[in-house]
Amino acid sequence: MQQGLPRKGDTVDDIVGQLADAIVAGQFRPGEKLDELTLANRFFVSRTPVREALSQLAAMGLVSRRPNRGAVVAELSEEHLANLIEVMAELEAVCARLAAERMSGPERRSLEADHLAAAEMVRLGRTDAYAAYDTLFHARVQSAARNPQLSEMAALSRSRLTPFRTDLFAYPARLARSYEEHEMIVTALLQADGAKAETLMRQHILGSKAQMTPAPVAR
Amino acid sequence: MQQGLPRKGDTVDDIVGQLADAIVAGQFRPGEKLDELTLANRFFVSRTPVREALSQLAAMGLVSRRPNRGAVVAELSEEHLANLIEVMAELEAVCARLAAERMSGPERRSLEADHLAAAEMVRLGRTDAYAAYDTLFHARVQSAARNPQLSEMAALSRSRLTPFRTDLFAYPARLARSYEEHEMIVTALLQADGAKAETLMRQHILGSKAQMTPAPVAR
DNA sequence: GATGATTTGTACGTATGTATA
DNA sequence: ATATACATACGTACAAATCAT
Repeated sequence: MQQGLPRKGDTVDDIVGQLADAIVAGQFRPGEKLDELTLANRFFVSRTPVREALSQLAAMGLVSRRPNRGAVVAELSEEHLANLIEVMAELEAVCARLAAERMSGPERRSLEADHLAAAEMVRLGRTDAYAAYDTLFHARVQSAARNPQLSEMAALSRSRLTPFRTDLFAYPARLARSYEEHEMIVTALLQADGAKAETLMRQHILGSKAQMTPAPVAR
Repeated sequence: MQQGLPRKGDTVDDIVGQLADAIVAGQFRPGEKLDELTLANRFFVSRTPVREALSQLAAMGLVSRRPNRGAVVAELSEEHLANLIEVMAELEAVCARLAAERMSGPERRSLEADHLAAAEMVRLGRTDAYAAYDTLFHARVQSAARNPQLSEMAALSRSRLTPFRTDLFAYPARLARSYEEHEMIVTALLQADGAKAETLMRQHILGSKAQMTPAPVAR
């Protein structure tokens, strides 16, 4: 090795994580080119671990690779996007059903408490705080399904779509609407009504379809 | 480049495909070590594309990688296995529901025809032929859901579990049982009864749980 | 427990393929 | 349309970690 850098063994995973976060956070927009050398410099490593990281991100669906043409942040066609939303809706709906059947007492209480606390955010129009609560809400339902593999898939499909989300809570009306839907879902969860929770969750997510758009910023 | 070999640009994908097939076919057993150099020789390439292929297979869940300790065919704990079966059951159940709603006329007819033809296999105890039909049946239902992303996930979760499947149709009784369950599913699909198709498919797959075992051959 | 052997991890070189003037 | 430039794909080299003795 030429340079005397830290040397460990999970360099690639670090890069995967950082790039995934950057993409989901919108730091790289869909369609944007991911140049190996540029990334290598950014992370102070050679191109080799960057290549591996890009492969893994491609396998996750966050970037797409054209043979001999390099990697870009995944762009989704209208149809592709619709399909992924359906996948997310179905996965989270399943999570909701299982969560209703499997949630522990403390989990139910804490979910309800958080939901009630969020009412304040809606009333004050605190969109960013509500967005954070929304993310937490869905993460909780996912993990309450007591199936880490399933939760992971649901979480992944959610992050895969995040880059295509136009400000979901830009208008107070949307906040209120989302809150009402959450309310019904929470009720179903607390009543251990799996079928109802499943249906409500599916509709809740399919309803957000309109706030998704392919190719937010091209080049 | 040093040697004048074919040179194309999708070497890695080829290796991923071949390795995935080999693993699913049981040519490599769970827990078996996947030595980079050995694989490189086997495919007449250097370690670089092999490494990339292993990364992708790890992302798919077919192999697991320990840092600095190499890659092995993924081994699943009892719990992990149960979770993955549940995931497969839910995914295919969703596919079945959507398929019931979205299948085209020709698709329905051909599904029914194939199913009827399979009766002969059951009667004659042609287990291998029936296994092939079974795979085809599930692939058809998956693709009839008209959501390639969803189908792909369902197919992936199925292949991920294949290495852990002990001969599913070893006994004539199992063949007959499977056939009856398929029959009910087909009926629901033909009647466009999504809810029934979903439930039946879920039960059909969860019922096969008993024929799954972790770590078929250790080392 | 230390030393040598094996194998993984990262750097870097070079050719091929793609885009651009 | 041809040539030039540039980025990617794969190979090889060597360091670091693990394994075996």
